[in-house]
Amino acid sequence: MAPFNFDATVFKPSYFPSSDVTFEPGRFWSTMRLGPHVFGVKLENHGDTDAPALDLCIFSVVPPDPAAAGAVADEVRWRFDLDADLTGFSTLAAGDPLLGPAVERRRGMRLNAFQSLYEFLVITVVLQNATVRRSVQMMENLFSGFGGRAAFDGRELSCFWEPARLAAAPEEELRALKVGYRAKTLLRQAAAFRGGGLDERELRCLGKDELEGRLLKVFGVGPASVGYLLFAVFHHYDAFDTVPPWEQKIYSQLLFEADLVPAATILAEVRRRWGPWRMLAAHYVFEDLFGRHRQEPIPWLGKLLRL
DNA sequence: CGGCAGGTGCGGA
DNA sequence: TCCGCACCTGCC
Repeated sequence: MAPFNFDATVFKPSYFPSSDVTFEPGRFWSTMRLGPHVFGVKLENHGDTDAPALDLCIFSVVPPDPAAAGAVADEVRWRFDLDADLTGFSTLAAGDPLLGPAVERRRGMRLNAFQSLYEFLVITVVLQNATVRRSVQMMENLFSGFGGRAAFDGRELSCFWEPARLAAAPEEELRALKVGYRAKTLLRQAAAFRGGGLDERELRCLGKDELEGRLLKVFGVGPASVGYLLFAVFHHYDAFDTVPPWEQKIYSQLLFEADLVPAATILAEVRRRWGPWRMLAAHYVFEDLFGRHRQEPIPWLGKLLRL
C-alpha cells in the first residue's frame, strides 16, 4: 500500500542497535526464526514512497520449500505492516501542528518490530529498569549465550534462540549473562512459550482488550511492556494508555514544553489530539524527534538520554 | 559510595 | 484498587 517509506520503516532512530538486524539506505537484512528454522532475510527497495516495490530475498542452509518461503514472506508483510491503509491518519496529521511536520518528513513510515512475540517479549524484559547501554549489553549477552550466528549475503548477524532452549537452562547460566533479576522472568516466559500456551497467530485475531488481558498474565509483563507489545507486535494504533517514566519527560516537552507533566494529563492530551491513531501518531513524533536529534543534537533531549 | 535507570511482582492497607 | 518496596548491574 502507498505511501510506503522504506528507509523510515526499516530504520528507527529511537531504537537501540541490535546485532540481528542491519541496514543501509534502500536495503535491510535480518535473521528470522520460524520454529526450528532460521532464515536470512534481505529486503531491497525498488520503488519510491508513492509507487512502492520491494524485493525480498530469502537465505537458508537448505533451499526452503515453497510453503516455508511463503511463510517468511507473510511474516515480512505483517511485521512491516505493508498492507496498512493510513488514509485516515494522513488526514488527521494534516491538521495537527505537531504531528503534521513529523508525518511530512517521514511520510509512509510504518511501525516496525521485526521480531516474533516471544522475541519482542525478551526485548521488553531487557528494557526494564535499565539504561540503553545496559539493555544493549544484556541483549547481546543473550545472543551469545543462547542465540546463533547466520552468515548470508556477505553479512553475519545474530539470531534468536528457541524458547525451549533457554527454558532448559539453569538460572545461574542466565545470571552469568548479566541480566540480573530478569533471569527469573526470562525463564518463566520461555517456559510459557515452550508449553505452547501462547500462540502468536491466534492472539493476532483477538480484540485489543482481551489481548491485553492475556498479555498481562505473562510473568514480567506490566503496563509499560503491554503497551509496546500491543503496538509493535499486534499493530494496535491506539495502544497508548500508559506513559513510562522516561517517555513522560519527552512527551512533557513535546506537548507542553514543560519538564514534567502528570502522566494522566499527557494521556488525556494524546487522546484528544489523535484519538484512535494516538500511538502511531506518537511513534511518528518520537521517531522524527530522534531522527532530528541525530542530525543536529537537540540539547534538552540529549540531557534526557542517559547512555 | 549512594542514588538511580526506557518496570514489575508482591504483600499489605 | 492503590501503594511501598525489593530487585541485578553499571554509570553518574
